[in-house]
Formats: sequence, C-alpha cells, structure tokens
Amino acid sequence: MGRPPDKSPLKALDRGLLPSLMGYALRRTQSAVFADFAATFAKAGEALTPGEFGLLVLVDRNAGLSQMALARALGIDRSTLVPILDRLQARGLVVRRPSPTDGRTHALALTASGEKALARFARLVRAHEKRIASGLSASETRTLIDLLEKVRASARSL
Amino acid sequence: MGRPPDKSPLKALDRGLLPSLMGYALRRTQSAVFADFAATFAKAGEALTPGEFGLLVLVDRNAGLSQMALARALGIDRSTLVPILDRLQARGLVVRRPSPTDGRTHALALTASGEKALARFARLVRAHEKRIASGLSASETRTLIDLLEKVRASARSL
DNA sequence: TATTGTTATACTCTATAACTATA
DNA sequence: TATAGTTATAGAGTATAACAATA
Repeated sequence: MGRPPDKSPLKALDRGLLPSLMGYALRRTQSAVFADFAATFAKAGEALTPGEFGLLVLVDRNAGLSQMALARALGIDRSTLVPILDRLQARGLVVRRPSPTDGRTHALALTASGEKALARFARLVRAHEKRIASGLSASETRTLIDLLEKVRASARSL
Repeated sequence: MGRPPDKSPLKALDRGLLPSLMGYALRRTQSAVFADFAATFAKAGEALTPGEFGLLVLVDRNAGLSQMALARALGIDRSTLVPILDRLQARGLVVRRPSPTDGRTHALALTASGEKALARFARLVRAHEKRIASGLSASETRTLIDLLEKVRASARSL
C-alpha cells in the first residue's frame, strides 16, 4: 500500500544551473545556525530569537536610548519596533521610561530582571557560538568572519 | 529581524560582550545579500525572492514532483507551500497538473512562460552572485562556501 | 513644520489542526 | 489507516499611512 519511500533525492539547486551559489550557501547555513540558536535556548527552558538578543544587548549597552535610535540601529521601521518592545516589556525584561529631556521620546532600559536574564542569555549564546564554530579552527573562524564582512561590503546597499 | 545598518552612533553588539559572533556576522551578511538580490531584480523590473527562485529551480529540475516532495526539499510544511504555489501559479509560472499515477497528488511543472522567466531570473541571479563575490578571489569564494558548509554541519539539526 | 511613538492595515513566512479525497 | 492537498487560524516580522503629543 505505502509506496516505496522516496529513495531518489531530488536534483538540488547546487549543481549545474548556477556558478557559485554563495547566496544559497549563506541561506542554508544561516537557517541551520538559527535553528541551533533556538534549540540551545529551548533546551535551557528559555525562549529568545537572535533578533531579540541583539535588541537586548543594544539596550543594555546604550541605556536611555529612544525607540527611534534603537529602530535605526536595528535597521527596522519604528512602527515595527513597537510590538517587539511590547512583548519584551510584557516579559518584564525592558522598560519604557519617560525621557527627562524630550517629552516625545521614551528612554529605554533593561529592568533588573532583564539584566539578569541577559547574563543567562549571553551564556547560552556563547555555548551556541562555540558549537557552530566547533568544526572550524580558530583561524578558520576568523577567516570566515572576514570573508563574510567582505561579501557584505560588496552587496549593494541599494 | 532587520539588519543593523552600517553606521550607528550606538555601541554595537560586536564588541566586548561576546567572543566570535559568527552568527551575527552571518545574519548581517545574509541580510545584505538578500537586499542585493531584491535590488538586482527590482532594477530589471522583475520581482522574485531567493526562496521563490529556489523553488522554481527545484520544479524545473524535478518536473512532475508532488507538493509534499517539494515542501520536504524546501524544508517547509506542506500547508506553507500552498499559498506560495498559488501566487506562482497566478503569475503563470507554475502549474499543478493531476498526477497520472496518484489521485491525491499534483504533478508540479513550470509553464512555458515559467521556463522563459526562469532563464531570465537565472541571468539576474548570476549577475547578483557575481556582484556579491566581487570583493573575493575565486579561491576565497570557494573557501567561504566550504567554511559555511562546515558550520552548517556543526549546527545541531534538532 | 518636523519628530516620536502609536495605531490601523496589509503582506509574507511560518506552523498546527482539522477537513476532503484518495490510497 | 495513512497520505496529499487544502482551509482556517494564529503568531512573528516587515512595511506604509495617518494621528496625537511634543519640539
């Protein structure tokens, strides 16, 4: 009844049609790394995305910054930031305080609990980074990051 | 989440708190490469995402495959594939034909117009790939792809 | 007038659960 | 019973446009 399990894999994208497919390699790797990040946090009973981690680090290192400044630093629209901040605030990690100098802006900061959580998160991120780099020597890791930066520089900004 | 822009007056993530930040470099690069892909297509009056391109190549090289097989190859759920295919079909690039052997499945294929479009798209992707690799020597490009594959292998599958 | 944060709205990508038709 | 495709629904990320408060 069951048909034989699909024993012949599909012809993939990575042969024939295109030359280098660096973009494809990048996408696949980034996807696997993202999954590892999520798995690392899930296994520790925590839930956080790489983007949320980046946001928390930015707020931690730039306490008092405005939502506009944060959105700019993250490369997203200010309206996009609102629900993200809402969620992090609902989790008790971040606070929006009134700015003492400008009535239009909020002064963002981590709560005490946010600081503690960030320390835990940073440990998990270090473990994650260590794992994804485990197949590479220290110099290969350095090379990879350098090459990635070169590619980023070549990609047209628009 | 979005990519951090190049220049930021804020203290960034890439100093101090963490060791290598390969995951961060990966995200930023992948984001810039994605933007370059979009810009390349927009400038040519076309609209396509890297994911859509990958799907079209897969269908082209595996004509007659089912939606399940395609979803598996793309690493997405079969329900996620439906609206993506709907859109590509509405654009006249892909067709869902009844399978001759299994009444439950569709045999996917590119239309004639889809084949022509894919040829145009492939030219644009080659131009895009050439641009993002323009800062690298041929051997550096090779090295980068190899290192990315090594990282992908180390990231836990979970 | 210009800027900040918010809301309303609209896409896309992603998933799970349930339905249908077929095997 | 199991599988393929669809639908309904939900959550997250993204954006634009418009609005209120403030500068």
